[in-house]
Order: sequence, then C-alpha cells, then structure tokens
Amino acid sequence: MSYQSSVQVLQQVVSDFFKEVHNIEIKASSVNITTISQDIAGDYSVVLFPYLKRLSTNPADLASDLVPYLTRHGVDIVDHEVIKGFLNITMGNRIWTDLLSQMQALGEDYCRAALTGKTVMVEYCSPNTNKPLHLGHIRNILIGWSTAQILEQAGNKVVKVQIINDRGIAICKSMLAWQKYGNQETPQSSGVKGDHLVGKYYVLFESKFKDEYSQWQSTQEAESVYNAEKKENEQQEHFYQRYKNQYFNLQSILGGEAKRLLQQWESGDQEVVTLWKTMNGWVYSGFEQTYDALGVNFDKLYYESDTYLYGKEVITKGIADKVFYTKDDGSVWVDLEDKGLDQKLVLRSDGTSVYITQDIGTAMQRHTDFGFDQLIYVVGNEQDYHFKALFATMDKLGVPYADQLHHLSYGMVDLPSGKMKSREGTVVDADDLVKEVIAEAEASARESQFLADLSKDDKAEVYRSIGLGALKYFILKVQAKKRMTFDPSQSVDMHGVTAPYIQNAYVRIQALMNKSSGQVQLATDYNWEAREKNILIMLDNFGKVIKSAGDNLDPSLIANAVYDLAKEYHRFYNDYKILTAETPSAIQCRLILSQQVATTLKVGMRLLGIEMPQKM
RNA sequence: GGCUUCGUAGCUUAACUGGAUAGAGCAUCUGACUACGGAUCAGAAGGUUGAGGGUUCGAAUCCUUCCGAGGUCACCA
Repeated sequence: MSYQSSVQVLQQVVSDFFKEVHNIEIKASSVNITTISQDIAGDYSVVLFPYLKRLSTNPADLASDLVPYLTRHGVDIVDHEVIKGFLNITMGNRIWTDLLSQMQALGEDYCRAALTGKTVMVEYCSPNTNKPLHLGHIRNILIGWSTAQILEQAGNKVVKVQIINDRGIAICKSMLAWQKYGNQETPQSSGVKGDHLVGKYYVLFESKFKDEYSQWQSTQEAESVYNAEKKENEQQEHFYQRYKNQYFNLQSILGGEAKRLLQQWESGDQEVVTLWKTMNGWVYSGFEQTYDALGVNFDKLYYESDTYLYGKEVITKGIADKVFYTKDDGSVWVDLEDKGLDQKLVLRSDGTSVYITQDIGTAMQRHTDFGFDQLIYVVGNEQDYHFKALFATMDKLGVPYADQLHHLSYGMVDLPSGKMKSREGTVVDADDLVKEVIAEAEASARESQFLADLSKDDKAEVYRSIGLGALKYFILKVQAKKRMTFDPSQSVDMHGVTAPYIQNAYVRIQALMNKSSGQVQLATDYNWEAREKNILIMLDNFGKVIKSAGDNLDPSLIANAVYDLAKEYHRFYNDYKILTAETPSAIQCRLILSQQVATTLKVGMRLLGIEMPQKM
C-alpha cells in the first residue's frame, strides 16, 4: 500500500471530469493544482486558464460544472470561490484527518515511492591520488551522496561508484619527489595522514620544478627557444608562462625523470609498481578516513589503471568500424561536427590513452557490470564540454545506452578572494574544514543544559551531527549548478536557514513525545486550524518533492522543503499549546501531527546525509 | 572570438518548472511566554528580478538584442 496525496487525488478527479464531461484527454499529472497564499481563502487552487480557450467558456461557468462533479466523486468541498482563472477550494475537515491517519500508518514510508525496477549508477568524488581532498570535493561528495539517497527513496536501485585517477604523470611526480627527498618517510613514521603525505611530495615536486624552470630561463637555450617560438611582440615573461608544459615535456630534467617513471610503470617495472602501490595505499587509507568523517561510502571503486586498457581496445575496434579515423602521425580522432562539436583526439600519436579513452572504457565496463538504466556523473561544470563529447562519442559507437548517460554538472566553490588555487596555498582542506565545523558546533552547544547528563561520547556525537549538518546543509541548499562562495574565516551559520534550525524543530518534538503519556490516537472530531492545515499540505506534498528532486537531480529542493516545514512547525509551536491544549482531541491530534513532522524532517535530512540528534 | 552557464533586497538565496501582491535567512532597528526546549517566534525597513524589445489571459522563468561575470575551446585529467 502506498500513500496517495490529496493533490494527486484532486488531479485525477479533475482529469476524469474533462474526459467524462468534455471528452478531452488531460493527463492527471498535468492538471495544475497550487497552494494558496495566506490572505486568500481556500486550501488548494485549480488553475483553469489553460482549458478556457479549448472549451470556449469562462472560469465561472467551468467552475460551476467542475465543483459539483468533484463533490459527487468523493472530494469533500465545503467552500469554493473563483478568482480570475483560479478555482479556490476549501476542503472538509475529515480530509485532513484521513490524510494524517494514512501517513501515520505508513510512518517513514509515506513519502517513499513505489519501486521503479530501475538501476541508477551515481559516480561522484573521483579524486586524483596525488592530493588530499578539498572543499571542491566536499561539494561534489555531498551532491553525489545526496542525489544517490534521493534516487533510492524515489524507488530506484542505486549503485554508488567512483573512478580513481590513480595513474598518470601526476602520481609519478609525487613518487619521484619522495624517492629523491623523502628519506623513506611514511605515514607511520611521521604521523601524517597518508593522502596529506603524498600531497606534500606533489607540492614539493612542483616547487623544485619551478626552481629548475626559472633557472633554465636564464640560459642560452631558453633564449633561443624564446626567439624561435615567440608570438609577435610577446613578452618574455608571458612566453615562459605559456611554454611551461612544453618545457616539462621537452627540456626538463625533473620532467624527464617523472616521465621515465611513468614509462617504467606502464611497462610493469616491479620496483616502480611497488612504490606506486605503496603510495597509493597511503592515499586510499587517508581518503577512507575523510569519507568516514563525512559519513559517505561507495559500492564499487573503479581504477583508471584497470580501465584505460579497455578503452584502448574499444578505440581499436572503432577504427575498423570507421567510427574513428587515424591521422598521418598515428593519432586517432573522432569527428563530432555533425553533433555540433569539434574533432576530438581519442588516442595519442604514441598510442597512449587520454582522458576520454579511459572514460569510454569505464562506461562500457560499468554497463557490463551492472546494466544500469541511468549513469550519472557528478563532475564540475568545467568539464561540461568533455561530457558532451563523451556522450556524443558513445552514441557514435552505437551503444544502446548512450542517452542514459547524464552529467550532473555543479558550479565551482569560490573563496571571497576568488578561485581556490593550490599554487597559492588557498585551498581549503576537507579534513581541516570538517574538524573546524564540529569544533564550532561544540562551542555553541557546550553550555546546553540538555546535554548535561550525556556521556562524553554521546556529546561528541551530538556536536558532530550539528557541525557536520550545518556544513552539509550550507552547501546543499544552493542549487548544484550555481557557483557558490564559501568564506572559511566566517564560521558556518547556526541560525536561520541552517541544519541546526531544522534539527531544533526535531529535537523539540522529541521532547514533546517524551513528556506525553500513554497511547495517542487520532481524534475524528477535531477542527484543524489554518496553520495546521499548512503543515498537513506540506507533509502531503513531500513525496512529490522527493520525486521532483530525483527527476531534476537536485538536492536543494529537499533542503528547501525541509526548511519550510521546520519553519512552519516552529511557528505553530509558538502559537499553539500542544501538551496543554484546550481539549483532549486537540492534544492527540497535535501530537500526532508533530510526530509526523519529525518523521518527515528526519527522512528529508537523511536524504541530505544529515543526522538528527535527540537532544541539542 | 566560437560554444556554454549564470545575473533576483547591502550580502546569501527561493519561487511548485509559465500562475495570484517575487518568498526567506543574514546584517540593521523594535518587540514576545516568570520557557510543552529561546539554536525559537512576531514586527519594521530593504525589489523597475542586469537593460531593452517580443510571445499571452499571465514572464524572474520562454524567444531576441545588448551589458556584465564564470567555464571551455590540450597529444592535462
């Protein structure tokens, strides 16, 4: 049995009306039912505008047919009014009691959708193994995790995966720096978290390379390269900035050594592979700690080192099938101009794979493994073009699931000073940030009388749920596609549109429940107040919000709905007595309403990855 | 420059996917129960939704031209 919302029922009956009385097909889901603002009478509004022309009638006449029909078919309307093209209806009292009783019977499941039978794969995080996770990853992780939870609640089977970019020149840089300057330092010997340790050597490499490059710039060789390759009127400084990558590839000593490591790795050199495994192992255990701290996990990990070869096979087959073409220098390309894109390289002239090669292989591997109905890549919007090209290429390859691939593109996180730049040391580290917000929560919760009798561990758990909740909510309440600014010097808010505000509503209800005695049962003779009906309408609508968040891949919809509900409840709580209400019926009904609010808040926050404390 | 995303109160943002008088929070000012838990509530002030034009019963939302900001246009990932 699943919950049927009152809006759904209304939509269906209105749709039936058009079919039966006017013989026109209007899908129930497209019937526009809206809620009504405070100062206009009524509970729901049926928008009549769209049908007026088609039926060549006016709102008043249409309403005078529709309202009796609705009443005849079980919709209890006690009052109605037509304003412009809006038919505003006020429902009978019983409807609200029935709704609440249905919700109560289903508990948390009232807003869980029926199973769709579909498998959705969500890829998120997907870090490189040469640097620790930062604020940008946190946004990715939270969006990915939350989207996965939402899709599951919406009735899908969800598989959470990531691709780990464990291969390539970047990790070789860290390895080389460690070999040269590391003195056998390990996470155990130094007490530094593994990913941070490897990150340290990556930074060290970059700084040594920078020294080498600037020294080179004063040599004769540099001078002649500049003269040979500069653009007209190009300043020396500007040229050297532009030339950096080529220098790394052509002249650099450190660059040469790093590239040799990469070649040795590709050819399976045992010593290099062992070092690679060891250092990646450090990184993985570091990442694992960060994931734990954030409360997220994955069902399956894919490693680029496994999938890139598969991608190359696909390319080779694709050449035979004329999907790809080869240039004189041996490089392989795909022509995407008929899809409004450009030519795209898929294999280098030396036969090695590039980013897109690996992604083609990975997608196919995943489809073989799980046969997904949808694959969602949670990746920043700087890669919009890459994913367009990838999907277009998959389509050219003729895979039947090409149109089931989606890029959930999210905006960058900026600092007040602008972009985060690792070179300038302005990157906000994920581990530091998590610690900081929890400490912040502790600072504001330490005085709380309600936590006095908790054990130290339980207190820590409360601080964690508040601090982490505040951080997660702060990030998830903003639509994913928007870029956002994060000011690390300002502590995360604890008031207003925040997780603690919502958690507080939940905690208040827990306190009510603990104080209420005995069985509570829904009284049938209770007249619902307008404010209570507002809450009921929100509860009723919550399943629809989840569906919409799933369809749009947008957790912010949940974040906003949960806040609206908490706010409405806080208002209600302030204006009405609950445990000391005037009549026993009122006490019972308000308690059950409160309980269902708490349930809904908990479900909603769980979808955002935020836990609810019992006390705070 | 091509493609692309975005532009809403001082700041951060919402708007049920085209619906009614654009709704919140922060910051500012003023108030509220001798606490069913004050991380709360009520009120004031703050808007030509970047600008112009169009589409229609109706536009922050769709189309179009400007203006402004970001991303991307690697044999990097």
